[in-house]
Amino acid sequence: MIDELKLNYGHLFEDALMQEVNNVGVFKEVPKGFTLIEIGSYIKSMPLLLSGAIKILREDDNGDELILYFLERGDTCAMTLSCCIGQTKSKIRAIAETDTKLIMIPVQKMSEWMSKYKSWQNFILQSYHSRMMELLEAIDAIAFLKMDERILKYLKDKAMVIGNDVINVTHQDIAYDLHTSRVVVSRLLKTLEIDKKIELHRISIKVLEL
DNA sequence: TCATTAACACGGG
DNA sequence: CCCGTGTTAATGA
Repeated sequence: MIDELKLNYGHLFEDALMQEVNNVGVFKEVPKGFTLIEIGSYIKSMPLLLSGAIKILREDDNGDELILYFLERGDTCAMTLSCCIGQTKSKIRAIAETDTKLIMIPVQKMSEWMSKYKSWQNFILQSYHSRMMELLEAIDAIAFLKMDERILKYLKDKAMVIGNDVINVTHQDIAYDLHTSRVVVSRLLKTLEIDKKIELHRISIKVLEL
């Protein structure tokens, strides 16, 4: 595991910290679709992503979902950080978008390393910052973009995290993630295809403009 | 005006 | 057949 750790975090963490991560971290591999964090659950450890991608969702009282952003290689979960500090339940759901490898770090180490390692402190602050930016982007998308633009952005983001311009997803899946109905998704996807932005196939969509 | 809901036909696996 | 897809008509915000 130390090899993959070095590959993804070696340039960020000093050697002593790398050694500690290697000692206390638990390597974990989860399949696509696996729920890593459920809404309302307490968080006992924080994930460091080695490979793959994780989808972060919000859910309303009716159980309707809305996608916030994706976590990728080298990212960590900001919700975990905030939960560690406040000792509160998770407000989000985290689902593996692809097969994902990660290292779980016990939360107690969080604050310990914060004062012990400058590189860890930087990593956490940097991580918080980029998650904040992604949240703003998500808010912008909901508030200012029309649904067709949101779908295109969603498809581009998705193509980005899975590293493939062909996405295997149904119209219904998109409707759930963007919190709308399948009819709208079908109609807008059709117009996007006519505009030569995407190609539609059964259970797969190819993004042409990246 | 535009989204949602329900309903239906088409067709590929 | 089952499910994903494309469309339409009615309804509501």
